[in-house]
Amino acid sequence: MKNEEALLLENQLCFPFYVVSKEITRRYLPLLKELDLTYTQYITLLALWEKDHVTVKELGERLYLDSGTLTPLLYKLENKGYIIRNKGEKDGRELIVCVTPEGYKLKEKALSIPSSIAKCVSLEKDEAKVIFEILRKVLQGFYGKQK
Amino acid sequence: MKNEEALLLENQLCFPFYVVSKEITRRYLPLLKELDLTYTQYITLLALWEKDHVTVKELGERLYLDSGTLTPLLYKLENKGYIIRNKGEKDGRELIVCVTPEGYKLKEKALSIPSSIAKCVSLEKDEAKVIFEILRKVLQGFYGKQK
DNA sequence: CCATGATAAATTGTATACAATCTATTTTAT
DNA sequence: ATAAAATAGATTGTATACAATTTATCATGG
Repeated sequence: MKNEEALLLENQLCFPFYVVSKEITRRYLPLLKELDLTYTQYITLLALWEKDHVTVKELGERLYLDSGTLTPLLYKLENKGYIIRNKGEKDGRELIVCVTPEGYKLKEKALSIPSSIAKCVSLEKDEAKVIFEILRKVLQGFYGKQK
Repeated sequence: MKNEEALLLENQLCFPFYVVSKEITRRYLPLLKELDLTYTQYITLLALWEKDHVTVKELGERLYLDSGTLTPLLYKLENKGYIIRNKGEKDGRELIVCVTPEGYKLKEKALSIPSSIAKCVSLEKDEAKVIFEILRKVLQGFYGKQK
């Protein structure tokens, strides 16, 4: 590919990911609005429903977000009553994040979301598999095998 | 898949796209910093280098961005001297965006960026092709064939 | 023991994103 | 021709993202 062609928007590697990511996210909004959650709050809760009693740092590694994003977001989730944060007992610098009973109640309400999304994203099962595999490979290329 | 499993972070359709998009974008930052551009400013210029003398609306459709994002962004690009905006002659509501000679000079500097990015993203040509095709299909599912 | 460096989270500052609304202008229906 | 509807951008308000810095706490070497 010539340099000139490489600058065409459609040939950018980044752009389709950027757009699809935004457009898929947008599909979540009406569903998440019913739960009074933003998209980032939702994936944060997904991570916590799966495993809580974790530090902000660990949560950030799983979500690929830093404290600049997570600190205010966790503050809001705590205000809504879905999580609590406690200082680490062994290490006073850490904040340990746990899901409250209210937070687990919300999980029940969220159970139907994935299938709703799947319905409006026209991806076959095998295509999704290919995508997952390639995305995993790209992230590995960035971070190595541990992630 | 059971509902429970469907809520696992790794099974979310959105999440890999969201993360990969962010991580690829992050790879652009050091390269774009040399041009004093943000990522969104960069893709906006890509679109304009390809075709300028366009309205904000058309630009927004190509970039999947609305005026709330584009208005302040175009203002910054104009301040930097890379574009100019003029009221439409036929339709006074429109703003016509054009690239300045300075803006085209910047394009020369940007020519090396795509290959630099390709080097740090571990995607084979055929994998990229598959991804492009699937992403195109997903967007078509959202918007129909015109987009 | 204590100064120094390292680390976790919070804070600051900048730049998106985007829904919702507003304003100016154009189009349309009568 | 003109009031109503539609459209293009701008504005407002909220919520990310993230680099860079700061603060509090912990670990470590002398």
